[in-house]
Amino acid sequence: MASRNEAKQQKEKTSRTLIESALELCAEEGYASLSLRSVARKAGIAPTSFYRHFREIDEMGVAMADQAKDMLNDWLTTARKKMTLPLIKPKDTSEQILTSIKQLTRPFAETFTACFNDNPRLIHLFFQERTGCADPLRAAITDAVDGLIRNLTEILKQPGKALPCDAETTAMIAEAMITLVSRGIMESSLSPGVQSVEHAKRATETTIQKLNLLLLGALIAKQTKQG
Amino acid sequence: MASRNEAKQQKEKTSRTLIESALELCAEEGYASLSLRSVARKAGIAPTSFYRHFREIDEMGVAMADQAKDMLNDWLTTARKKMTLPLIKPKDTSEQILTSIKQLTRPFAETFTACFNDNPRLIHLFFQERTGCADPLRAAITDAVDGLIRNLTEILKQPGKALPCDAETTAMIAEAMITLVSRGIMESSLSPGVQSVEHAKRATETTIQKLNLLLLGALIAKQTKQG
DNA sequence: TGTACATCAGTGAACGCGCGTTCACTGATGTAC
DNA sequence: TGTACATCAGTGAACGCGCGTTCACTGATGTAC
Repeated sequence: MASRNEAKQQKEKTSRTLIESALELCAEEGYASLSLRSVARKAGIAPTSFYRHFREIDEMGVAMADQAKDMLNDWLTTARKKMTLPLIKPKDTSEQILTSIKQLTRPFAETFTACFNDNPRLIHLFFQERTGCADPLRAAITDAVDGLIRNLTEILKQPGKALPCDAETTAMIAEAMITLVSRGIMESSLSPGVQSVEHAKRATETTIQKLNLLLLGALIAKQTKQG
Repeated sequence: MASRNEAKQQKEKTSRTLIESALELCAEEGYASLSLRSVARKAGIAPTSFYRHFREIDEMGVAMADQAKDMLNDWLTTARKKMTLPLIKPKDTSEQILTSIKQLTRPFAETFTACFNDNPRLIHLFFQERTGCADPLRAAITDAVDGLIRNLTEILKQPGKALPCDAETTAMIAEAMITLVSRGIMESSLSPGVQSVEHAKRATETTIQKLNLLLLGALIAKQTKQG
């Protein structure tokens, strides 16, 4: 009985090795260049053994996307805890508003950076591979990104202390925030060779600035409408 | 002699057919899935004839990227002519600032949309295929995007009437603008089947709103610093 | 004007290779009695 | 306890296929004399 469990654990381990190998190959050559044989080779198993784990390469792709999805939702949960949501009063000056905003944007971007550093390949797959992959994978990624945006929208809508915008505007801001943070952080890892710590830090700071301006604009626009 | 020219023109035409075929296949399956044979097949020539035009598939890829680059630079030139740059005075209210901004963001986004509609596949290649392609192509795309951002930065810096921000901030804003407009407009074409005209229009409007908030934030932040 | 040669886009046969997939097999483990 | 059977991750041989690439060729066109 114990050994039966061990066997199951062994299978799980091989599956994880396959996914890990696939992510490495993805980072080198892109998802579309993956082959069943190359993944199996990298994982150290026979090509035919692949079928004991996945019916086809894209089934593994969906598993990878699911893993990325979980990671990103964890990110947002972590970020949420650290983010202080701006409580804006109608008469706040723009400096006061900006100060509030920074307590939201910095944890947001820094947690994403940390998450990206923990597993760059997984996040890369997620935000870069929406082309050149089969429909199910593309659908999985699109769904997950939409979910992420919806979660962020909910966070921003927290009653009484969040963005005082209507639902549609809040969703739009959430979308822009996800776009800016994902492109901003990932961009820094695409550039040629020079991937210093300095470089990554600068990318985070630049991203935070972009988010600051976006949110400042949103709050000022709202304040204007109200006032 | 006349026939000699005709022959050259014929060759040029075949090259263009090859690129056109490649772009179609790219849109369906992604750049990494291109094969010399599939491109030749679609173009209606023998696989071996491909070598009369390009030494390898990636040489054609670079040609495609160059074409996209030209198109995008044309876009920015066209957009520039239509964009009225905001002339902000220190005492302008945020409504006044927003009104000025809209005369910049709308032409910017609408011209991009028009450009995208004219040749979606070319722009798709450009903003979506930075992974899963060989180094020279990736380098070509990165260079071209950087150039685009630099051009936009120059536009925004036009003395006396443009964004009154320092060079670094302006470059950051230009980068965010390119990110938001490219992702925003392209996103609408990635979603499942339902690519109605309505959908595309909404994407443009949403993108314009995002740009408005970003620029409003930038100008308010600057105004605050100055005032 | 006629003849011999050069150029070059496009061709079809042929090659070796990595691919996805099938199949019958192994050997470790668990189960029934 | 021993024996017969079931399960199942992993295997290696074999298949047919599309791929990139080579090669010698064709046939239209231009050039030299």
